[in-house]
Amino acid sequence: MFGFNTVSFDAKGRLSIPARYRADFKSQNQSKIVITKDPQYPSLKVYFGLEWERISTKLQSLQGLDPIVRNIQWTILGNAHETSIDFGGRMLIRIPTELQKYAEIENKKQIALVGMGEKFEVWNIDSWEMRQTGGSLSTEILDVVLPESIKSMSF
Amino acid sequence: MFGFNTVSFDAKGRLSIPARYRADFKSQNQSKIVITKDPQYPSLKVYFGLEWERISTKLQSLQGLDPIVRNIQWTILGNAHETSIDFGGRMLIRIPTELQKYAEIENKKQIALVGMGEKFEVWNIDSWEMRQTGGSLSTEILDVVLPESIKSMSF
DNA sequence: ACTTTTTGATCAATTAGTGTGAAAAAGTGT
DNA sequence: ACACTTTTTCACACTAATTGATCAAAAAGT
Repeated sequence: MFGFNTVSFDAKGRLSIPARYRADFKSQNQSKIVITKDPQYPSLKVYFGLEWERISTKLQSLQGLDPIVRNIQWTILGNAHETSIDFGGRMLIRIPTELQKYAEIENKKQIALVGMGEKFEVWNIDSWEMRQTGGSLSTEILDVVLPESIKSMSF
Repeated sequence: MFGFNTVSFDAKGRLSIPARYRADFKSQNQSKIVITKDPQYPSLKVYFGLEWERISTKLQSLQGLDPIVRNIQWTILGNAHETSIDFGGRMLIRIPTELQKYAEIENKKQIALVGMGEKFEVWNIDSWEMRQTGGSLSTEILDVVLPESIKSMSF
């Protein structure tokens, strides 16, 4: 499931999965999804299917002495919010307030939902567009200090 | 499937595969195609057959904490639009508005469709001609900073 | 037990996307 | 050059998706 979509985000903090993905979700026959913080950017990850299992298991297995590893563990695992989408209707997903704040989508009417294969990313539209136009790629400092154990993972 | 074609691009954002390629498409017996952004130039890639599988799988497996890798994942995966061409008919392909903007073909009546073997490229005719005549189109900077993992890939 | 909040379902208006006939243009053979 | 075929393109009509609004059921709080 790929691609960029702007979707409306209601006053209750819900978004609906665009119709073009619905069949895929149903065929996977798994309504369970996990929403959590992106460790690098003010955005959210929405994992579904087996992807969360894979990521969380791997993350937990890393040794927790490295402060950066711990930080990433904390960010991803500590903010994970497990929920489910109802098949049937519009497939609404509610984003917890805490995570809305992190992604800077609180009170927004429209947000970006970006399909990245085995997961989605949720963005404030302006932030997303800024990234897309190559606007300020500055704070990529992380790269220099990341330990190999995390570097070799694909998120 | 090779070669340069100008094709008309209708008000609803559709182009039709030139007749001379249609037989080839049918013989491959795969109606699924994927349109996405070219990471370097304001143009689009249209993948068909197995090509998209190859690219997307590889890209997803790369280490997602590297900001440059991440950026390319956004561009290619995050903007991919999966669709299909109807055999039988005129083989129309609709280009989503977002991608039209990127390739600067919004409201154009004619666009360039360039066959590159296992994929097509879609260009604004003027941009394409400028490339052919060697006119420089800004940001080829990427090349300098690309990590090896991406450099070794063919898009 | 009652009120308030949360959550899911349904409807209708608008917008987006798709299919198709037929005119126009381009290509082909005699 | 002419008639004929194929391809391209335009325009219209139809189908589907999105989304705000409204309402009811369920859950939580008082």
